[in-house]
Amino acid sequence: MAKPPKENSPITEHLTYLLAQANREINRQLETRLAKEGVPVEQWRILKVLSDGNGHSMGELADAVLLNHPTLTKMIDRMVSDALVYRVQDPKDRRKVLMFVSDRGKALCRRLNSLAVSQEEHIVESYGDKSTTELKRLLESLIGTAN
Amino acid sequence: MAKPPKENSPITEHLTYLLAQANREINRQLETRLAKEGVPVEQWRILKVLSDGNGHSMGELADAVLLNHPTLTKMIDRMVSDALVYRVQDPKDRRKVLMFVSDRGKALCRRLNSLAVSQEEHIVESYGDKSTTELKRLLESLIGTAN
DNA sequence: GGGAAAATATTGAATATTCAACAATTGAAG
DNA sequence: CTTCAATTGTTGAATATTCAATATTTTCCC
Repeated sequence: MAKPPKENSPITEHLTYLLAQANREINRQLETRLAKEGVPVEQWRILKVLSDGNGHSMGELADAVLLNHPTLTKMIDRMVSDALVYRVQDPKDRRKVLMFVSDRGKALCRRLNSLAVSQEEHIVESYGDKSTTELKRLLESLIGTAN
Repeated sequence: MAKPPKENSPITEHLTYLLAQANREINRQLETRLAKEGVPVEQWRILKVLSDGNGHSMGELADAVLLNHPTLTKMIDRMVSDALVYRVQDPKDRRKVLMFVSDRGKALCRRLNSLAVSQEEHIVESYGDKSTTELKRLLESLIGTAN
């Protein structure tokens, strides 16, 4: 089994393709579950990151939830309209805006967490305990490596 | 090490998040390389799938390159303008359109393949032969499982 | 065979994302 | 201290994606 694909290898042998495909499928599954609450996956990520109760700047948050800055700004606008989160100017550095979850957001986040955990339990069930753990380990390591 | 995350686990322990993050990083890397040819990753995928010389219908192609149908249609429009691919009505089933690569597209595809392979070689180098192979195996298996 | 239902691809409007420019604040250098 | 560069977040225009509706062809069933 040759490790890096040859130039004429099918695309399905490329790591980048396998990652994209797996991500697409798992993300779709989750999307379907979260649809019960009418919330996109990214909003779950945002709520979850903010759930530590500390204020997070927009930059921090954008990195954490894997969104570009302008995309995040506009999504946060919507979430503020829905009273899920709110902005506070950072007193230490007035360029920054600190984001917080509202009580409503916390309640929603709990329901979403439950849906997300149940999805992952379902994956573990059919894919296996061992494979899941090992896959997570390898992904973490890849992320650290890619840098 | 608990296998499925608890409801209050950080998002970084969710498989869905690790996949999204890894995919994002690797995809960015590739994007940067392919930028040398001014081509988005999806177009490389399209060219590569069509490189087997057989005609592929739009539906087939959309599945293979992980794009929704209307998105693919519009991207193909652009590639036809650039004379990289062309459409032929399927004589067996006139609802279908068969896509083919042009010579120009083939030449571009070769250059893109070289860039993509070099990226993956670079990953293997820093991430390790063993990890890469194992990660690919696990991803393939997950994809089969997720269904 | 004839007509309804399914499959395939495209279109146009609605929505979302991205890029580049901007405004505000802070940090740093002279 | 003052000016210039860097950081942070937002905005608006350009671009891309998605959803729903459409047109065309085929398949199914009576």
